[in-house]
Amino acid sequence: MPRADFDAVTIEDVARRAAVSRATAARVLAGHSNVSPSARQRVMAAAAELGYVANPIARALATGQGNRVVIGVVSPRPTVVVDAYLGRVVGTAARMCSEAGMGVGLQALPLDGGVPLVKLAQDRAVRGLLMVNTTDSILRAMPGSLSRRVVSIGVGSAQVPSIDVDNGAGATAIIRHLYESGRRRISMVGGPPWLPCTARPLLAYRRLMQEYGLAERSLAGDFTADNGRAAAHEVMRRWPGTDAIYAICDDAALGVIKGLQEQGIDVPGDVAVAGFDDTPQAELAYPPLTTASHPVELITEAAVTTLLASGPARPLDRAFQPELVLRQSA
Amino acid sequence: MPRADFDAVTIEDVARRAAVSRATAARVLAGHSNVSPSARQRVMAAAAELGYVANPIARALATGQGNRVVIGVVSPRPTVVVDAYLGRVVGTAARMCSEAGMGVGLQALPLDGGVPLVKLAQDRAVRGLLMVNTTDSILRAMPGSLSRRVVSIGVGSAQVPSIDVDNGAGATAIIRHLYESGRRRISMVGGPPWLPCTARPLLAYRRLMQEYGLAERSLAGDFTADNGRAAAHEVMRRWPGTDAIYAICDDAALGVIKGLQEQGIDVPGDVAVAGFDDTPQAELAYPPLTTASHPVELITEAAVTTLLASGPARPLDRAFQPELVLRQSA
DNA sequence: CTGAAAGCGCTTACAG
DNA sequence: CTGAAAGCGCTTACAG
Repeated sequence: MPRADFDAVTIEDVARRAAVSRATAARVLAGHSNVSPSARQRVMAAAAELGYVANPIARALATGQGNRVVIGVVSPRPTVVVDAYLGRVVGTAARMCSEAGMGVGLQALPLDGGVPLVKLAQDRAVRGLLMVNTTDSILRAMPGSLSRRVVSIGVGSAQVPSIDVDNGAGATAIIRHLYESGRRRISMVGGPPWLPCTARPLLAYRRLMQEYGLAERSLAGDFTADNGRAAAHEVMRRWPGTDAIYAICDDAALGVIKGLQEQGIDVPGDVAVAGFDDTPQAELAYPPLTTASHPVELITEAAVTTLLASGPARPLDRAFQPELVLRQSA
Repeated sequence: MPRADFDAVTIEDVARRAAVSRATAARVLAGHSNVSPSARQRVMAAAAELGYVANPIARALATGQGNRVVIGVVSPRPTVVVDAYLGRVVGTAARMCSEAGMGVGLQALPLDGGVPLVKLAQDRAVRGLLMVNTTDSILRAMPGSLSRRVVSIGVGSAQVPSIDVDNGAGATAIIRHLYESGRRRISMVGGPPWLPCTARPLLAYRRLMQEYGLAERSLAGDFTADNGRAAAHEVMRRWPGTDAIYAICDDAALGVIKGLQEQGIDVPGDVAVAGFDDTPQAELAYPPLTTASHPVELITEAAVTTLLASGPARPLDRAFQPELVLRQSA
């Protein structure tokens, strides 16, 4: 049998030294109140003297709770691409989980969950699932054994709470700004059609175009700068008069600026460009990018907190409000 | 006692169904060869029919191995800031660990390791430690119980293997390029003095300046764009004739460009700017940034692989070679 | 090749 | 308030 290292102090050692049973030592260490002051004191002293540190693995096995939070990235591709956004989510989750003595996993999930979702549900080490890029079909496919252990950064359902930015409100604020600063031929570079949460900005765009009596000129996209760049060419080809482009995220917006500049089009002189997210790059861009804030770290923290606190009741949905950040590009 | 969910199939169930002992079932499932074909077959069939999935927590407890890889970020600050670089490291590590049924943690570590390092060494759930921004003092303080479980993305030691990019070679290639394209007053914006791995680029810079018979003009920095921006002002104030700035990383270089443009200085007309990393932003910058590649994902993969494969022998150090990426900024 | 048994280090009803 | 005991679900010497 495997021998632990030289310094593996167990609760057994603490109990012996404090002259109590293992059960009593466990109670003290767990902070229960039904222990005599003297026993409590001896256990605390023994634990301190021995430098006792509980084995989280043993605890996890005994309590039946997993010690890994998995970030499930819904994606048409079988392998996760870690872009800047996902890096922020994973990094923040890892920092938080670490404090709680847990780890973070990262897993690609087909749009409908598929086999990977079933495997996740069966994995007894999984404490919770944090979904990113959630689809409606994966929400429908959510195994019951995962209930009260799932949170979505994106759309939610009756079972799964949604904790996300209110990107509909963000889109509205940005597009209103474009209109109010005199733009009248406003295009939109959106997200992937299969991703429900991108419907909100698109809907906001459509509503406003209708309200303003302007024509709709929108393209689907995929959040990347490369796509934004290509979209800038496509937009100007299809709608030559365009005087403003709203992109679904900053990465795409930066690509749009690049693509416009390649055509000799001045930003914002000829075409105003606005993004969404207020990433660190937005300020460094040339021209500095007008956008709306997206508190990715706060959202992730809220999601992880919810997951780790999971009780019997379904947690409430939360929508974080973006703020307009005006710079020079629009 | 906690009841497992409805569908918790254990190895006990598999053994019973296959009419063998738990030990035999375990052997088959572990892929050992000392099992009769018929027993093997029955166990495999039973496991498949029951949909058996081993409980990783129980396995971890029995084998005494942790199931979390911790990324220790050495830093003067008590809390980890997840920048784009770290996001790539954590994301990649999480993806890999997830495949191995493990999780990733993220922990700030004082320059000398301090209490957090001791706690990490005591945590029985920690399978390995991946150090980022490694200092010499933390290498000296490395607890023996962590040996063969640590890898450094940065400087290493006799105990701790180093898996990193050869940033000295990268710096040399970049600075040579600046010189060969006619620049003669070359400044450098470096990294934090407490971080040993930033000594290599600085040393490369000094050697080349000496070789070329040029004056040294270097500033320490902190890898951020804000710092690069401020450094651009400082450089031009202290050394007005500067015609090229090499920054230790792309983020800083992007800040440098920004800071130069603020002063009405043309890049690369008046001052050439080069970075290091070839981040996704480098290509989108205006002007597109000349830099050298830094395969962060490959390095992280190598580090995690090394950690998970940890055997009795000290793994070899590895240095990844950067490649010069010429764009318009220099 | 196989099984009975001990062990990993906790937690938590149960019965005082 | 406390202890003896069972249990979490595996792995692995040990003795056939």
